[in-house]
Amino acid sequence: MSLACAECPVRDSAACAVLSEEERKALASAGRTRKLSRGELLFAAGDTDTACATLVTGALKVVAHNVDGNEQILALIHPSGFIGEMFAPFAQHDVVSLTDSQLCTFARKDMERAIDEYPALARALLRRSQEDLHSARSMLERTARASAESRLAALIHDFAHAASDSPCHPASQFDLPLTRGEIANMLGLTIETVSRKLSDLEKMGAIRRKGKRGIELLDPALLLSLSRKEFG
Amino acid sequence: MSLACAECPVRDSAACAVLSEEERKALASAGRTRKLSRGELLFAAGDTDTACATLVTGALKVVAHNVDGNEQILALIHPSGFIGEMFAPFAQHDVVSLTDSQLCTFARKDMERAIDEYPALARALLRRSQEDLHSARSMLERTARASAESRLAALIHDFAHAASDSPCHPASQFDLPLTRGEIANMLGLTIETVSRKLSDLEKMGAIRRKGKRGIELLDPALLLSLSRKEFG
DNA sequence: CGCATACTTGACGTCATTCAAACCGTGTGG
DNA sequence: CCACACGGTTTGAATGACGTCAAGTATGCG
Repeated sequence: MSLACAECPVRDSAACAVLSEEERKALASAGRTRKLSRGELLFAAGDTDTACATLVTGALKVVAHNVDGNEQILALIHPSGFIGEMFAPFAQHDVVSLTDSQLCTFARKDMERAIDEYPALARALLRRSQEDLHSARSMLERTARASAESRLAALIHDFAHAASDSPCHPASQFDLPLTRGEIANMLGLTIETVSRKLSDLEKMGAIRRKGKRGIELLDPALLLSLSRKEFG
Repeated sequence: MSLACAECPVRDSAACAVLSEEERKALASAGRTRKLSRGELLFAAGDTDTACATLVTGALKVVAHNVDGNEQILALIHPSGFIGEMFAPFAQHDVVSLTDSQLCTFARKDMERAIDEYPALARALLRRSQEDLHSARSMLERTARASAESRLAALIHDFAHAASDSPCHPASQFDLPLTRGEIANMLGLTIETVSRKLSDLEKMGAIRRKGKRGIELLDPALLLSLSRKEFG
């Protein structure tokens, strides 16, 4: 299926938004849309000649597996996000769909050609890559020293903002996009600890759980202050 | 002081290596060299209009500070590494010199102009940025779940490789570029734990300590296997 | 209805932090 | 030259957080 940029929901926010109408058309002719359902694998670690892609709808996770078969979520990709190895000879991590998702994929060499041809695109990708770097580093900052409670509080806080329409206020009610197991993998904790700390946050009055996935934000300020606390 | 690319030790490995002789000369005319001594601050978090730079000799650390004044090392920069915010309105983290260092600095707008003018440079920076992303993610992978012992073993293993002339064999003897406190900050541990685990590694026969900073690698294979172990 | 999957909760053990004290190499002043 | 203080480091003992193991509770699906 070829691309239909005209109706693309991320046409103004994805990397390709910096292209002129003609340039976009040229790039689009090299791309293909792809749909993934929950749990489906987009790239596998070790794949050679991986493609790259812009996420249009849904959500992806970037996952590392260590020797024990344990998995660790390294990043989440949201719509308009770009994913793919442009330089390494093979993919380093698995990329898996968290929900039903829709993407525009490009062969690596087509994208390389586009980068050389359109300087603005290279800039846009560089910018995105640096943003990814920042978010990886803030995750690092969080996981390195923070207590289980802070990590979880911070994650819920982030999700509340991501789920909100307005960029500055958190949504007061939303569904967690991840299972307990995925949250645990993301924060470097166990399922049991995540569950326990969720109970604690509820007891403290910061949140209320609504079913398995639903979260109601009762005291965002408390949540924020908890997210800054370290050990002790 | 203006740049002397001819004698630059990283002229073939830094981002500017992709430029032609003329292009390099043009970029060089916009750059300045700068020397830092140990502990000196290159950029501070919150700085607006930060410059960017290529590290020529020495080493830098990228540091985040949390509310309690605790610091966390997010990344190390080695010679030929590139550092600087090209897009964010202000710097997110402090950048501090670990040893006496030498850099080529560029005003942000000069670098932006160069990116637009030389597509190869944009590609080179994109590549570097993705490498930084990978190293941030592998640090994440490490700090999230690994025991103190594994983290330390992995770090020593990395330093042994970084200190080696050949890229595939570790140096059998080298100096740690960081103090115990910096190691602790980097791994999300305390000074005491780092010290204890160094003792343990020595007791096990993986390494031998030579003075405060010196490390002799007795059993690289053991070290590597320890670096893969998790809790339990 | 029965089974599977996800989640919650409790008891217990392990590991890293915390607090405290001692150690070592270096530089300073008597 | 020695005493002394100082920063970086090592080591010990006690506390507490999180993991492990295990049992129990939804929720959904065939």
